Amino acid sequence: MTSSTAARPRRELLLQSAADLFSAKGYHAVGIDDIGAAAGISGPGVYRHFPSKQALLEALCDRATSSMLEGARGIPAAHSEPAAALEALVDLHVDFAVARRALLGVWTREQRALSDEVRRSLRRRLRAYEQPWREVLAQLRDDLEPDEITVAVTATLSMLNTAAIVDADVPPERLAKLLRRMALSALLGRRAPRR
Amino acid sequence: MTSSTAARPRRELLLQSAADLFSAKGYHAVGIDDIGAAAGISGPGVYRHFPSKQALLEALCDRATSSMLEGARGIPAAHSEPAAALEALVDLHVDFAVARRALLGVWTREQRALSDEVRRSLRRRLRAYEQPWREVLAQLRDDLEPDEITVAVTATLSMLNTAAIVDADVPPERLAKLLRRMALSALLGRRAPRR
DNA sequence: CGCGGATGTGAACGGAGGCTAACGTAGCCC
DNA sequence: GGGCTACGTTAGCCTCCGTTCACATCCGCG
Repeated sequence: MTSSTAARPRRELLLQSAADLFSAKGYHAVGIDDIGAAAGISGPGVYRHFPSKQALLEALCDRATSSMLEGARGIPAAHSEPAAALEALVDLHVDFAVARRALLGVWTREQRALSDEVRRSLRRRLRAYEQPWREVLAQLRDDLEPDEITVAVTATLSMLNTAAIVDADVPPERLAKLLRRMALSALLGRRAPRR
Repeated sequence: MTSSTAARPRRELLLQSAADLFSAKGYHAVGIDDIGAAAGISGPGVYRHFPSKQALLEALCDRATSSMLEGARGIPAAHSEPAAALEALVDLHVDFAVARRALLGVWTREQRALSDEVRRSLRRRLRAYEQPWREVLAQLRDDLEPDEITVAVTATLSMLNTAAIVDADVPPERLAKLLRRMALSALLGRRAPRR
C-alpha cells in the first residue's frame, strides 16, 4: 500500500473540522483559513491534504452518502415482513441522522455548492439509497402511484434530516423516538381523506 | 405618498427574477448581472431599485415570512374544533408551498446568507407563525411535552417545505393532497410504540 | 551524514464579483 | 424651455479569498 487509509489524523481532523464549520456557518461563509485553524494548522497547509476547498466538501458529501448506503443495502432482504423492514429503515436513518448531525447537515444544505457532475453522482446514489424504501413502501401502500411513493419517501427523509439538524431542547433519544413515530405515521397513515 | 408601493413593475420583476434564480442556483451562484439580465436591465441597473444584493434576498425572505404569517393569524380563533383548525393550517401551508415554490425555496435554503440580525428577526416571525400550530397541536396531543410539540411542528413544516420544492413528476393537486395527508398523519398519528 | 519526501508557514498572486462613478436620456412640472 | 427626478448604461475600482510559491523543518534511510 502506498498510502495507508488509517493513521492520517490530520486529514481526518480536517474533515471533522470542515464538517462542523460548514454545517454551522455554511460552505461559502467558511474560509480555508478557518478550516485550517480549526484543525490546528493554518491556511494553506490544508492544501497538503486536499487539492481544493471543493474537494473537502466533496469528500464530506461522499462520506455521508456512503454511510447511508452502506447501512440500508441489506435491509429489505433481512426482513420478511415489509412493515418490519420499513421500521428498520427508519431506525437506521434516524440513528444516523442523530449521531452524525454535522455530516448530514453538510450533505443536506450544501449540495448546491458542488459541481453539476458531482451533484449528479450524489443524486444517483441517493436514488439507490431510497430504492429499498420505495420497494418496501410500495408493498405496504397499494393506494399510491409509483410517483407518489417516491414523493412520500423524499418527504419523509427531508423531515428526518431537517429535524435532526435543528438543535432542539429535546434529548437525543426522545428526539429519535418522536421522529421515528412521525416518520412511520407519515408513511403508513391513511386517514379518511374527508375531501 | 412619496413612492407608490404599486406601479413599480421593474422592482417587482427584479424580485421575481431573483426568486427564480436564487431558488434554482443558490444565492452565491447568482451574480448581480444575472439578476439584472433576467429582469431586462443589465448589471448595476439593479442598484436603482435595491441598495445591495443582500437587500434583494432580505426582501424575498421578508415577503415569504409575511405571506405565511398573514394567512395563519386568525385560524385558531376561526375554528372551534382543534382538529379542524389543524387541517386548516396544513391546507394553508401546503397551498402556499405549492403555489409559491420559488419564494419558499429561497426562504428555506438561503437563510444562511443573511446577516445575523435579519436572520434573528425572521426566526422570531417564524416562531410567531408556528405559534398557532403549537397551540392547536397541544390540544390534540396531550402525550407530548411542549418541547416535543415544537419539534413535531418544525419537522412537519420541513417536510412540507422540502417536498414542495423538489420538482416531482406528480401534478400539483395530487402532490398537495398527498402532503396534506402525510402531514396530518405525522402530527396526529399515534401508533403503538412497540419498544 | 546527507538526501528526499512529507508536512507546515508566511507572502504574494490573480480572478471574480459586488458596487461606485460618470454620464445619457426621457418625462414632468412650473 | 429649463431644471429636477427617475432610470439606465458602460467602464472601472476594490476587496476578498482560494490558490500558488519559495522556503523551513522533521524524519526515515542508505
